Amino acid sequence: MKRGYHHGNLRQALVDAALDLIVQNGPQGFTLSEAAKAADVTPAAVYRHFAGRDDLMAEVARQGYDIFAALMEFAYNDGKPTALAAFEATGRAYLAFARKYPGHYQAMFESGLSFNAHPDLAFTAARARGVLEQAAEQLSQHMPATRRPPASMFSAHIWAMSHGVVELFMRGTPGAKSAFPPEDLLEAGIGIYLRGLGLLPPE
Amino acid sequence: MKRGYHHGNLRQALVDAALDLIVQNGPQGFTLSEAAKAADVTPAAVYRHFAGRDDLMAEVARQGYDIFAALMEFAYNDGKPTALAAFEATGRAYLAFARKYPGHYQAMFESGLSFNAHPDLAFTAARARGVLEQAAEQLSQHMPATRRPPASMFSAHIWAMSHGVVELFMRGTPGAKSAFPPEDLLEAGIGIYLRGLGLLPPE
DNA sequence: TGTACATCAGTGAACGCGCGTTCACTGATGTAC
DNA sequence: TGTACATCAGTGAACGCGCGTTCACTGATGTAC
Repeated sequence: MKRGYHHGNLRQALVDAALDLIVQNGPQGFTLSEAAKAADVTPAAVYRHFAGRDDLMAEVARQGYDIFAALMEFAYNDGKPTALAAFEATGRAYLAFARKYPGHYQAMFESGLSFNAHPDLAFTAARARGVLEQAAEQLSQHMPATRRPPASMFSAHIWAMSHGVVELFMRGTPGAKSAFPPEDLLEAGIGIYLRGLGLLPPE
Repeated sequence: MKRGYHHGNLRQALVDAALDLIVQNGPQGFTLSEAAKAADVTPAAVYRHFAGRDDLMAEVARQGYDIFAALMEFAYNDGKPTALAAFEATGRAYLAFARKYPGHYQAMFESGLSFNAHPDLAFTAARARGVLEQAAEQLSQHMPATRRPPASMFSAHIWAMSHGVVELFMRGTPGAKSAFPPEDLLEAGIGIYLRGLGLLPPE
């Protein structure tokens, strides 16, 4: 493919190239030089758009958190039709995101980026996390006021289980030999958990 | 510290040095050269004991799986005093292991080692996983035969939630600002889950 | 007990490699007149 | 419509660095006699 001296949209092309490389080689295998090469450009050209390797990686993660938050909000759908259905939908959305945007997912959760070094990243991440907590908060009000755990606690439970299912059973790593599709596994796990909260009939 | 021409126990010294480095720099930041330096030895000396960098890393992981399996078996305690208590203990053991052996944990779960390239590693890992599945199997027999999920499924749920709690709330990464200690968070999550299975009274 | 010798763990120098980053530059683009 | 010029995105060569790995070697250890 030919192109002139100027690329046109190099910044996003580099982000896209980085995503491809992360999917293929993992977040640690991604290098600035390879991303430049994939975008058909000299490594030095990258510095017109990013401060360096980490900055490019951070932009990938930032775009990931944006997509993630949007997807969660869409799934949450303002708590309709019911608080329960909306909450379950956000759980599914977590896994759907990891499935559909594996490069972003790895940049966000497996790249070892420091939130301290990238405050804007922390901000965007908090927005995404906020959706799930909001859903938990709303669901919480359908529970008997006595003996209900804090909303932030069971949003953390669902988040942890979703994350664990993705890491252990959707990605090739350790225990990949689960007999169940990750989606089914998570669905069942969330169901049992919500039953334990008294939010679903005891079967 | 002085030592002669021969080290004495270089093999294990290298493993220990690798563990330190992994804890400090993460599994990707670990290098053969630094491990050799930490053991007060030339990089080339490493090749007397390991085939190369990956082989050293794999040995760290293998020792980790050994410790992990032993710890799980100890926690399981042959299903005593009750199947339920034993199952809960294995859940706690997962987190205790991650807390106590962070270097091993990272080599096992975050280093990106391929099980295909290290079959003995896969074998040891399967042994560790077997303990949890065995505990789940035994617990499963205390449930009404109708409508109980497969044992391998809810052992996967517990494993996923444990893993998620460790990754998200115990290690510095993304959502580190949980208000709850990871141990309490997991304890509560497993409790709710077991209640959902009908194995604990509905509160 | 002493000596010759085989073993082999660790040395030190060297290698090629790809990395991230810098620098002075070049040439395409688009605007002012 | 045409020309001069400022802008700035991308070039190409170079850098220093630390990596994993190799090789011929050296010197400590321990065993055979």
